[in-house]
Amino acid sequence: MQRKRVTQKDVAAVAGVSTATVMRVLYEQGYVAEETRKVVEEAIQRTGYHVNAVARSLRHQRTTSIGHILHSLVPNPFFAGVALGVEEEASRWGWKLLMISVRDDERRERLGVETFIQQQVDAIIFTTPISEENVQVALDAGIFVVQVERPTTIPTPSVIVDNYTGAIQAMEHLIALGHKRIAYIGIDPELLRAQHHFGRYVEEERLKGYLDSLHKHQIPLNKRFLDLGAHSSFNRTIPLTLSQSLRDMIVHAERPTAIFASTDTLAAHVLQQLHDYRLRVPDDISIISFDDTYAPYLTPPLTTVAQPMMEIGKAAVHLILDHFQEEPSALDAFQQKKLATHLVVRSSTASIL
Amino acid sequence: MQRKRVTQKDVAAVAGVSTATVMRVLYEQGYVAEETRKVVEEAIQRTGYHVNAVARSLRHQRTTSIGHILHSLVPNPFFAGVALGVEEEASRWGWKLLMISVRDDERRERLGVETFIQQQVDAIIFTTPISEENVQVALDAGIFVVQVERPTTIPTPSVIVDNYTGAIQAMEHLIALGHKRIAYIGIDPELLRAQHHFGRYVEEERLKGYLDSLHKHQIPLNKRFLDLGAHSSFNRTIPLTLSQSLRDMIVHAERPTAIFASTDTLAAHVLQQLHDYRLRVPDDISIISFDDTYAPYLTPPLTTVAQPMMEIGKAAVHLILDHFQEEPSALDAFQQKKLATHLVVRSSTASIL
DNA sequence: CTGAAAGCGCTAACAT
DNA sequence: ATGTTAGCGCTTTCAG
Repeated sequence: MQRKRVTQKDVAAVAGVSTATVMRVLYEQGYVAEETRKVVEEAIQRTGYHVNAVARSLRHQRTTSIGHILHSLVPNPFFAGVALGVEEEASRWGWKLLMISVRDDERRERLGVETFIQQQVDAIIFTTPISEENVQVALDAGIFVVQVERPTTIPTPSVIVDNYTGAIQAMEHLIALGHKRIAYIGIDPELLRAQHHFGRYVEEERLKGYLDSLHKHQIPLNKRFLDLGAHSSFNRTIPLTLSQSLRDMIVHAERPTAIFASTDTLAAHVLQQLHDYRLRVPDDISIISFDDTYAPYLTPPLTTVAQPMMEIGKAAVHLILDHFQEEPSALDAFQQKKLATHLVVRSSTASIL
Repeated sequence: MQRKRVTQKDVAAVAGVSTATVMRVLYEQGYVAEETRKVVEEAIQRTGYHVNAVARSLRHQRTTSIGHILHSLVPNPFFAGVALGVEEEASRWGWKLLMISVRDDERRERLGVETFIQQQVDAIIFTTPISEENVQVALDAGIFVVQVERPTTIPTPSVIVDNYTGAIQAMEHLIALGHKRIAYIGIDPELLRAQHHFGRYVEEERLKGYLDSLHKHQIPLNKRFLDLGAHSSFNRTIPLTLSQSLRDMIVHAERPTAIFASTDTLAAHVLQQLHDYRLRVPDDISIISFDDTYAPYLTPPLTTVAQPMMEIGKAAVHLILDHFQEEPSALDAFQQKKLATHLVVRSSTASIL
């Protein structure tokens, strides 16, 4: 267990050459006599030398590292999925990854940005930015920024998911199965708008997909089948509002034959409630949801619109990689990648008969 | 958007002082005339200066950063939980966090260690080390190492969970409810031993808790009630072996009144199977599990032995913090923190009557 | 084919 | 109260 860090200079001394020669061996460039190469390689082995990336970064004025700012790894597996995608793709290309979770807190997000600036990261990924100002701070420090899923009005490269089409996919599936009385349980976009003052709203697009599908198939909207609660995706508590409005739907003579829940988490709660009401899924009522996080583990396994979580992370990294490529490829500007969802059919949806 | 990075020297130039004075202002130490302080602070503002942590680290020979090597953020939420604990505690104390996921692959783990050595991290956390050699490599580079949950035979500070007592808690709960015919569904420790050649085995301890509880309460072990399959915690596929052996238990005249599943994931699969057999939980059969990851989302919400995932991560960080504290406190050596589980009672277990 | 030396930005000991 | 300077480890001309 060697306490002292061994440097290039040490290697050079042991090999009896200069550091310049050690470099040439390390990066296999320039002329080095076969003889000297041997000696140097041996010295590297013997001393157990590792390049010092800190010194290297200082010299290069490049750290080859990405800072990832996200909300929280739990309980919403969406973030863990994206984080994993970012991590895998970054390390695949030799980039280092710094990560920080901010739990929907603007001040913590700021702290994260400041930390990353000091760390001299080459790029920052906001997996859902919270404050426009913070994005601007990163930009002002000359850092390349990628915004994921809910970009601010500040134009930067970004990655988003096509939630609208995803919702259509869910509806088409239900309608193809003969369902007409389809309920929607989601989060009220108005409420979100009150909290966040910019950008697009995932929930809004899913809702719109629901509404437009009904319209397209000439199914009149039944207000009783619409539950837009204050359900948060950031905590585990079963929203009381859900049990309330769900009961209203259920006890009514003309109850829905299918429910479209806007997230897996919500669907999980719905499943629990239906169980209490002794309603069987999908025999008595079909359920479809969005995300594909908890879906495969539930009973019955849920038919759901899967989000490409890993792909989101990877796409974000690729935007960065592209930017730092030798040929800046001009098209750089404000690339926005829109990723598609796909329907995963499991056992929670059935034909109406 | 300023392209060029501004340095201390720039600030000094703008303020018309030396960098030493800028330093004194930055760190509020030493004498600085009130007048000059003002001027310097203004210059910092105006130029938008941020300290360069890379240069700082090089100078200090300390990066104040932790490298976290874990298996994978998904699908097992255990890792996400630990990772979050590590992240939160690290950033709470001003430490940077590098993270890398290795998917149970020894070579990737090695790569991670090498990367972290080059990055000059001050400490590495292995959330479940894979190879002893890799741990040794980190140690040889003079890095402080913390091993989590499944320490190798190489003695370093570590954090583990008291799985044995956790299993006892589960069993005591079931037995108190009057259950005697209790089945156990878990992973075969022998199989794990074939893959990993060191350390303790989480599954073994849980199994032992089950066995010892039976013994203590003088309940004879029924081999038919023991299912030790090759179920992996790293993938989502429902193990065929599970459905097979579970059916054997269920169809038999004398079936278990309760099942203890060694992980939430396994329990989720069991729930799906029981549903197919039209068995109601907990009316026909009780289920208890271990982890508290998926448990609250399932139907019915599972009674489970919760692992303190966040605490594990935080404890690991504290071991590091303690070590780097001014007063080395002697007791440093090979601290091992053992964390307790706690029983969370929900709706999947009922009295036998 | 190999070596000497400057400098990335910050810090701290030493001057003044 | 403020300034000068050496050097952390690595990279890259430029000489030889």
